[in-house]
Amino acid sequence: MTASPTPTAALAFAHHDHAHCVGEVLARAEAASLARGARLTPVRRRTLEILLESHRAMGAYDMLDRLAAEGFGKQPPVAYRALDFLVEQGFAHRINRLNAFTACIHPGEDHAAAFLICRACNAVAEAPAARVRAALDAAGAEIGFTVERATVEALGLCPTCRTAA
Amino acid sequence: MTASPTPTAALAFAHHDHAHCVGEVLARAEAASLARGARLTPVRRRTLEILLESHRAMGAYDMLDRLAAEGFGKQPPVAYRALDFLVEQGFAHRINRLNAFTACIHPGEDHAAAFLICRACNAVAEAPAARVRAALDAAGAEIGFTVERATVEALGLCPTCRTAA
DNA sequence: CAAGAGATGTAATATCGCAACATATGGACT
DNA sequence: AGTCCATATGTTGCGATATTACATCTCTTG
Repeated sequence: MTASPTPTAALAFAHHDHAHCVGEVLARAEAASLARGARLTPVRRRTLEILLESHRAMGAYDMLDRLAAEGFGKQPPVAYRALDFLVEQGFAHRINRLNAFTACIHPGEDHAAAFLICRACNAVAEAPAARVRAALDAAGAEIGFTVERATVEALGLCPTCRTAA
Repeated sequence: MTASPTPTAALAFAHHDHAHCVGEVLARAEAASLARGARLTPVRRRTLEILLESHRAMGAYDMLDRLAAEGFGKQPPVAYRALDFLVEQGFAHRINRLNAFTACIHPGEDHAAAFLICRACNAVAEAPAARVRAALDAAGAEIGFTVERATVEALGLCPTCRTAA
């Protein structure tokens, strides 16, 4: 199984300015790294860039192929380390259900995200999830559990595939 | 990495009647299978029983070891098929973050569940998540996405580990 | 410049999960 | 009963995913 969706699968269902995603988000990541003292090194930066350009969920090994083709290391840890860094910094998300990663659309912000995965076309959208997170915090609080990080992934039908069916 | 938590990791943080979990839940699963025309065969039944007895998240290969030791098949599909059946029927849940499975505490009911995973002791609790689910449905609806199944997994600190720290 | 921390690269291997196929089991129907 | 069919079980073998361990390099700091 290849973790990444079909090549035509768009990340978000709604239209948006793609150049904005790549340029602006990259700039923000750079600023945030600087501010935090984190090092956005060439591999890491390029990894984020590829994630942003591809604009869909990518498996670690897909990323590794891309990186290797550009002269970076050829072994799995190269991709995993770069991706882990991006996730730690909040520049990317890991989607467990797909064993894949996506760039974060709004790094540095609020940062409770939910992923909506279309089971028909594999497209993945990142939805704001402040309310979902609040409900989860409340559910945890009831039994004394402190929620630190949450993974929220929904499987269903995107607008396009829904009307098609 | 072994997917299963430490042996001492309890499934739920709150106390509860363990015999109840095993006996009653198993009986319910049996009734539900009968009603639905699903076949709770020996491997499947035993798999659920082991899940209930162990009372924590178990990896598929851990389950395979148990099953093989009891005379069932020794190959991975044996465990995966039984576990998949249980998940399909709503008798168990898959926890993606841990590559593991747990028995469902209240099969047949409402059935929107969230998992609270303690990052210190690896204990896993299943929390009712009707509200979380409602918020997620709403977030999806805003962009026309229909949520069918949701995976909600929170990482944090359980009451015990929290006070210990 | 020397020392230490962190980043990168590689090899080897562990772990997870599935497709494909053969065989057995249990009903439904003559 | 006997035949047929759907479903379940068991096996081989493989592919995909992920990590550990270790060597090397590169910054940064004193």
